[in-house]
Amino acid sequence: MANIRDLAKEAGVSVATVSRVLNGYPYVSEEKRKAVWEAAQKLQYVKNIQAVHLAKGRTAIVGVMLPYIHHPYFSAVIEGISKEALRYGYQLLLFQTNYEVERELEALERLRMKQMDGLIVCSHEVDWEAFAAYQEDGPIVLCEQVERYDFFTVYIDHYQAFVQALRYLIKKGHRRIGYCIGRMTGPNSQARAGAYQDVLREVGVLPRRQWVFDGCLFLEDGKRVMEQWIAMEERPSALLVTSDQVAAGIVLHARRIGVRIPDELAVIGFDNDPLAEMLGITTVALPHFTLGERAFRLLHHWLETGRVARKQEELPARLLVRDTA
Amino acid sequence: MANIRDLAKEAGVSVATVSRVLNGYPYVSEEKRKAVWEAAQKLQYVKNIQAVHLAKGRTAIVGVMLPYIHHPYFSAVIEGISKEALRYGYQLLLFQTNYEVERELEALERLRMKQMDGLIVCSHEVDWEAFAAYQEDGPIVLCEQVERYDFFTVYIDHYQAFVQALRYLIKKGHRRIGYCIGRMTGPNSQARAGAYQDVLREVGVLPRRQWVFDGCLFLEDGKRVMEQWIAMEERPSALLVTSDQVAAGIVLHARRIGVRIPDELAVIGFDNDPLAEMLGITTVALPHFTLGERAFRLLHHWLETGRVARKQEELPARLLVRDTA
DNA sequence: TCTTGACTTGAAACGCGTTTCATACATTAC
DNA sequence: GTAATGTATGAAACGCGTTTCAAGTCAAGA
Repeated sequence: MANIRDLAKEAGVSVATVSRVLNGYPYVSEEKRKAVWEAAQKLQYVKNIQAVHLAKGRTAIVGVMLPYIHHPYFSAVIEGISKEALRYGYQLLLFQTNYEVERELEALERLRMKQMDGLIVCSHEVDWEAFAAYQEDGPIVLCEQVERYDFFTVYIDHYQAFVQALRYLIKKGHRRIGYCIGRMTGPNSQARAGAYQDVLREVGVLPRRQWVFDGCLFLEDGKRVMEQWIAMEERPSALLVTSDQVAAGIVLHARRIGVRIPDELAVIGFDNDPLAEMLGITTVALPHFTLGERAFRLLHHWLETGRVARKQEELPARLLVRDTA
Repeated sequence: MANIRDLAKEAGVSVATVSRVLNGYPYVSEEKRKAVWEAAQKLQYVKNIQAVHLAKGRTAIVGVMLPYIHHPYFSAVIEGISKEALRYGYQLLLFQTNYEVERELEALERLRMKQMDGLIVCSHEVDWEAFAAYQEDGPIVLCEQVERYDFFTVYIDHYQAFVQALRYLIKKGHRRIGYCIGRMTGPNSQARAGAYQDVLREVGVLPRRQWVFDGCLFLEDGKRVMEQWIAMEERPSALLVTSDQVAAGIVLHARRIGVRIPDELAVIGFDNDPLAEMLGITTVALPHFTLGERAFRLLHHWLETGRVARKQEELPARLLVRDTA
């Protein structure tokens, strides 16, 4: 395969000139420009992108770290990232971690090795210190709320989102409130847990351990929750549910086994999934797609200008009242 | 940042020796080995992966071409690809195309530029010729059925899948059968369309143009189909539906507006989505995750051995009878 | 003792595009 | 008419790890 030196020889110019022509730089005579293009044509020249990456020290590739892909939340975030990346001519390198620390560190290590110009972290398991240690290797944008102010982060205020939903339930007269969560760790879940504690305490209600349903990630988990609920002696009268997927599982199973919603059990989901609209599920709309878009833009802005408009960006969540609460 | 030459100087050895140590090759004395590791430690050495890629001419990166990510079908396929890639130490570079020919060609061009070692095409718009033109630039695996035998391909036999479902409906006495499709072009849709024509003709029924619902991709589209259906003078008594997502949209909207399923309208979906199970939707189970896995394995096998076990691989689909047909 | 083979090691070439710096000529400015 | 600019162009250095090839050492086999 022909390289740039072969081209130079063929066109009777120097490699510098070839490079200039190929990259559209000025200060090349029309005549040589033409000669180079013709030589390129003739030799079927194709740039070796790896050589470009090495020489430039930049790749226009952004890494995306996420636990799994086949999940409405994460695929929405990537879609947002991807749309913006496409627009600005960047490519995405996927780092699926399954929430394994080792894989997360591997992704960070790749950043250090200059495989990509920056990294977007959709969700993670390792602690902040790990990210801090890699900050000088390239910009890292987190899609979760961080208590530290030296990180780039775009996030949805899950605390407020949860508070909103809780207040609504309380206003409706509910006092026996439980919730479902994906995994207990993680800032989002922590924020939700905090909101739960705070708001209930505010109205003088004791939070109950057994009304917290853990490990709720998928539709099927909703069914499980419903089965647990029906088997309880003391049942909550309302549930805040991880996601609309899980909420849909609850609502559908409830219908099947004849539990009346919202009379016997009020349900509020999160996300504003199309499924929630279809099923009339009251939900807190979360802008996942936008989250991805903004995360990319923040990173991109930093990469291109070296400056930040802002390091933190918060996205709004709003309650959509429908039929289930 | 220290490079391999700095390391060599620090350790008092040649760069070749450093490279040997770093890559765990034999024929290096224990003493020098130790010296190199210590130097690496001291200088905080990190490999520049781009230099490795350039020197080796390989990247252990596989490209994935797909129209969009936030879609149950595609995200399942990527998940399968990703799982296997992770296992064999490969990385995935995403090429979202939105079915735009230009973007698809861009991905192929990247293969030519040696950005990745191979490419998996989940779905595409350009014709076969385009792929043929890039075959020598690296292995390309297609996840759709191809009539040509010089391509690597892993696919689900959509023709047979459709035939299965149609025969079942016919056995149940249905004659007024329609179907929903994502987009008319594309081999999968073509296969389904072909099966539809063939099977109906077989039982002497004339296929009707107006019983084919196009542009059905998401849950919401199911609602639209139901609305169209209800407004029809002559309604089909059964529908084969693009995906379980769309089928769910149909079933849920039917419930809402009081259409009895399967009595007034029988519905068969495709995929075996958890949602279909939840809703008791009769469906043809399609192994999307497996499709991704196999596509990667085929590619991987070729990359590592340069030989093929087989170029074509067909995956089975089977009908799961539940409540909607 | 001589050959052979295994083990060590380093110089140098290789993969290849980008960028800097010096040079040379043609203008425009004063 | 001389200085200051702008335009063109190429040699060479640069980014950096891998790999080949030649050479040297040492012990085992003939």
